[in-house]
Amino acid sequence: MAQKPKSQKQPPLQSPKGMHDRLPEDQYIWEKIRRTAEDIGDYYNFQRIDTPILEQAELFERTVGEATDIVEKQMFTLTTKGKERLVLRPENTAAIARAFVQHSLSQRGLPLKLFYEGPFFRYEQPQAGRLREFHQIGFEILSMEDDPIYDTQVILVLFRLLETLKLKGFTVSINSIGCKNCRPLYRKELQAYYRPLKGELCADCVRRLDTNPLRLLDCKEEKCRTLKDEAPIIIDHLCTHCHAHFKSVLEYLEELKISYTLNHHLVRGLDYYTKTVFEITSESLPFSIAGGGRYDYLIELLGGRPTPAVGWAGGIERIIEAMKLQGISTAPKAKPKVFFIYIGDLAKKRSLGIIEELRRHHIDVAESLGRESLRAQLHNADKLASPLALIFGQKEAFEESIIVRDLTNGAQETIPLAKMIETIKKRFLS
RNA sequence: GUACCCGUAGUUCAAUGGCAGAACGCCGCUCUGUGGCAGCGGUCACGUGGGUUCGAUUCCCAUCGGGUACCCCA
Repeated sequence: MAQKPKSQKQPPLQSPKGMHDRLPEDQYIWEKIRRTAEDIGDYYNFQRIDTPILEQAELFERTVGEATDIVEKQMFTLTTKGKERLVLRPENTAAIARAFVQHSLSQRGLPLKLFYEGPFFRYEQPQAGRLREFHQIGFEILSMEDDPIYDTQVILVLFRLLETLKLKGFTVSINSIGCKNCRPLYRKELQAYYRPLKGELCADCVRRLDTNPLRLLDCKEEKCRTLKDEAPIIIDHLCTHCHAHFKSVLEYLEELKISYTLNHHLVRGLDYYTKTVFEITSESLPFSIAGGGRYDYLIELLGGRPTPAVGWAGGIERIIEAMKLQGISTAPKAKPKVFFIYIGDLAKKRSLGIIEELRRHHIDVAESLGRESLRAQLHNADKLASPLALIFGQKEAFEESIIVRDLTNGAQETIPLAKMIETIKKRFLS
């Protein structure tokens, strides 16, 4: 067995699974999406809120639901030296409700309109549009009453965000899953329908029949899918209040000319949802780009006074994915910059001062002072597509002048240094 | 957590059980104070660990990472 040279190198370090670096070239689109969300938040009177990235594990166990996948297997948990059980937040609605109760935010007057943006974590197998560290934007309205106008307002804001980002072809799927009065009745109805058909269901659905029968409705197994067509529909079993509520939401949406699709099988997997639930999907994408709903009992559950609320969260990575698929540019437009070039050591020494002068006058200037040759510097200017180059050499330094070269056609002239700013501004305006 | 596919330069891709190649990129030269074009040269890689073998980037196993489906969700 021939010895292969023992390699001295360490195994290369990689970012953790499902967690990605955001490189300089990615920043532009991220910044644009965040800014758009902030602008819309501002315009529609939503206030920004930030909560810690770590929360007590119990917060999500109590609210999202002990039996949900998120809590059962998707939380990054850690135990501190003080034996506190903390988790990397898997979502934000529960944390906002917690903050609302903790700081008595209801005292600031309701409705309270909040938005957020930041990283979230779920321990899952990554795939397209699904990461272990991902980013969400969310908007929430917490109010005195469960007025359907708030459901609509929150959807409106979501609509505006996607529209402003030039996304097309997305649809709002919407459903109502009732309240604590009517949902249990529907649940029983559903179980009664499925129980005799147990033999025809997939294994998962047989299990869910007892734990969470609503989930049978969005099972993707072929055999389960055919059965659900005949299954009782929840909106036929809503109580009068929930029914009227849902009807109003739809009417308000129509008033705004926001088109929606009723989806009787949309249920969503988080325990705290009540009444309205909705999702934004786009034909070309295998996943939804945003989802949300009403959560009327969540705040009460966390010890606050009953405060109905409604909101949604959208995945930034998913929005970007959708934009790319639709051919929407996610790259920045190259800003034209004046390119400064020096020749020789004497000129180099004075370069920094001249560049500072340009910047003081808010002229965007690029340079590659680390390079020696004029050729190389011009080459760089070319790559940046700079429209104008300033060339400063020994001769110019003695004469107190500078060459202004139009890089689009090669025309150039020597002007006094004192008139540099004025000349450039004229060039850029004309 | 399960299943299948995939890891070769910065990027996109080749080839091979026996010295690892192209294009683009990057750096330089032709051109010592004038870019884009062209020519020439240079630079950079077999994810990691183990096994089989005289010899492994190639075959096998494991691991890490990526993709996809399920699960679920933004």
